[in-house]
Amino acid sequence: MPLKITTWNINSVRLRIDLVARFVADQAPDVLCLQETKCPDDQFPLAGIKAMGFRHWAFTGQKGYNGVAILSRFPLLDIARGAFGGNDHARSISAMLAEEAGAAAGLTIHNFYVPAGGDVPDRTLNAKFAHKLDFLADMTSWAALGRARRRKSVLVGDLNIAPYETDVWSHKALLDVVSHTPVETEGLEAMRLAGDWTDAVRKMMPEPERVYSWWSYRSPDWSAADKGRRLDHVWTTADLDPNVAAAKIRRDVRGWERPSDHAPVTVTLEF
DNA sequence: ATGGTGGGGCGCCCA
Repeated sequence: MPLKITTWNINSVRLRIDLVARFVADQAPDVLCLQETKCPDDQFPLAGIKAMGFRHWAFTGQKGYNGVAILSRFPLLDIARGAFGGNDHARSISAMLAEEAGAAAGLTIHNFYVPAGGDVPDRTLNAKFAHKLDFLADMTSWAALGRARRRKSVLVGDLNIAPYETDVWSHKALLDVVSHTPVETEGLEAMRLAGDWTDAVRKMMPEPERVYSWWSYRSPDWSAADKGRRLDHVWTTADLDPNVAAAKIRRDVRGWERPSDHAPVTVTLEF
């Protein structure tokens, strides 16, 4: 039994509900994790979500900024909103697939939207960068604390860090650019190792292949310039390593009309 | 070195 999990920074779920529907019709994910929904909970576009075939969901949002959602074809249990980074931003949510998911029952999904971090990569000069590093430190403590007992879990989201040299169009050019500075890339790798997570996308698309999931809106010809970064990730606990069957980044979706600046990233687990 | 383009929701913050 295949289980497809997609992560996608949608940059307003209300504005792009039709793009979500088009993607779901194409790709048929079993679980769709969204970030930057920019939508208070009482305004979440559930009619559209139901029309796509999702009957189960967990979301936490706020007005104007942030917001994360898990949309699922299977019932969800143990829904929990995270508290990372020392404020009440709606940036993480988790849930577990119920018994209706068959062989995938008990699979736990953690969906994160890590702060972008502003422009200046110095925590003493830029509170947004400090918040990003604090958020990452909290995630690292959480990852380490749960490591021994955590099983059958998937960590997804817009982590706003491109960790490896071939996760960006130019490693040298981006060493001082927020998203690829050493304190971030080393911090993300430390968090991954603290939780013994496997980078499932890189497992299927190993370095040195260049792999991106985000291209700036500010690039007039984003595809030809191809100055991308891999900011969106799917990680799995080590017990799922044999189950990771495929990974796909739908770069073409970045080229749809009025797109998000992020492409959807899908990992298929085979049970 | 700079400014470039989007979204939310209405002057400006955030990506």
